[in-house]
Amino acid sequence: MTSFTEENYLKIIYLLTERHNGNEVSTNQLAEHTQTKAASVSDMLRKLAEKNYINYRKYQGVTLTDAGEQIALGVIRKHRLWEVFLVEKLGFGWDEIHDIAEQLEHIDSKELTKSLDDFLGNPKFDPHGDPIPDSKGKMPSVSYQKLSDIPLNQSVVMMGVSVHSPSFLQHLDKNQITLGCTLKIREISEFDKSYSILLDEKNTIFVSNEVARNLLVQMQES
Amino acid sequence: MTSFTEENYLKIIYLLTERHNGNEVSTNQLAEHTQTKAASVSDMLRKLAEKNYINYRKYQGVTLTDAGEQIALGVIRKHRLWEVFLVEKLGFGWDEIHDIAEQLEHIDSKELTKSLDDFLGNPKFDPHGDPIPDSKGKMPSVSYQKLSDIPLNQSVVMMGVSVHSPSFLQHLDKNQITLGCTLKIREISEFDKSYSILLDEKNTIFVSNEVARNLLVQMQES
DNA sequence: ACAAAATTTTAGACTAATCTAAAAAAATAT
DNA sequence: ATATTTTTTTAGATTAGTCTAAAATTTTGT
Repeated sequence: MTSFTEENYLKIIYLLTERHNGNEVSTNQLAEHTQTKAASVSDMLRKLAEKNYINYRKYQGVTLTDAGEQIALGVIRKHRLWEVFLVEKLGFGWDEIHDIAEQLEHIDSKELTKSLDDFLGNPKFDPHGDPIPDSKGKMPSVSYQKLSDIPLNQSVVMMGVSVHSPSFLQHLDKNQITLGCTLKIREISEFDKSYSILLDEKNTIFVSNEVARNLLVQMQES
Repeated sequence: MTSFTEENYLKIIYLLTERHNGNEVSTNQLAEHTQTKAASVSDMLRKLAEKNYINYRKYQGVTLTDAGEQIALGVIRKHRLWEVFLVEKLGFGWDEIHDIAEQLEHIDSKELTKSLDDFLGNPKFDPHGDPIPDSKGKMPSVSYQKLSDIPLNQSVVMMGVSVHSPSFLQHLDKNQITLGCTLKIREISEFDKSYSILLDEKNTIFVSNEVARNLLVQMQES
């Protein structure tokens, strides 16, 4: 059996490892993301290592074993499916769903996950553009680029975000930046590196460098 | 804050009190329904009494206070709404939903409960015929009778069940007894008190006395 | 290369929820 | 009406997950 808490640790280790391109996750990072103290994390890592869910060398950080990764992917799959449900069926905004999905992701029922997936039409991406692991526990690979790495005047499609905070998402809403919209960088300010962007070939909008770095985009039709 | 465990105790106390027409619930009964030992229940009762969720006199059993009842009704409301979701939207059978709803009932989000309720069309009954408490925490009163208390040849409508075990529900499925069907008792066997029943004015079926005692029915059109 | 700083682990303690065993109270049966 | 049985509570332990404080290890800065 895997407890609620263990599932959370495994999920966070997966997501942080992914963010670090496969590099080990540190104790302090985990403490930050689990909202606990480093000492508590150390204890939990010992326990997860005993269960063979993580590769753990003291002081050297951790990565997931295959067993741990399967559990993490199952939780992430549920999280993202529920997020689709909340937005597509219940009408929530993409900025309102994270905390609810954090709870729903731990509901334990193979049949429920299967039925929910079918009910939603077997979606491949969640409302933030993140890929949904398949039922076999495989994470689809995606290759998005930061908008800030795209050259001037190259048309790209908005595919995802690398920050999920409500305030960031609400900021995008205000600027009418949604998944699937077209973006073309017109100019980068010499002064503050902020961006002037043509949105959907129609309106020009201005976004900070920080926004541009957290928008994930793709060249037309891939 | 009310923990998952406390919510469960309060819910069970509510349901058992209801079953006993408002009489106190005993420690042993709670132990049975919480799958724990009497000693553990005693501890929890002390704690719930301290929080003013129950009226507790040692050795005398417990009832809920208004505060405790509100929490219990909130949990029961969520449980029954999720059951409707599982059957109406995901296609589960009424015999498959209890364990999943036991988990979903503890998801804590006012907005989610509200949206789910609307999504489902504000249902008043769950798939077993049990009434769904309203958003103000009021349980609708229903007046059903046991089929076994109905006179011969009186047409009644099937409204609910007083046992929720999968095996009982599957037994009803096999006999095509569903919520809303019409039942008319034709004969009660001298020998084993089993029932011969006219179903939907068409087929005659035979059910045991035990089944008849656990079917809740109502006179036509009330 | 080594001292200082930062990070991580260990030690010992706490809380929530559970348990077993024993004591206390209530119910029952002759 | 009192002895026996049943039920309930208390006492003392256990486990999971957390904490603070102190010790151990690694990293950083000169």
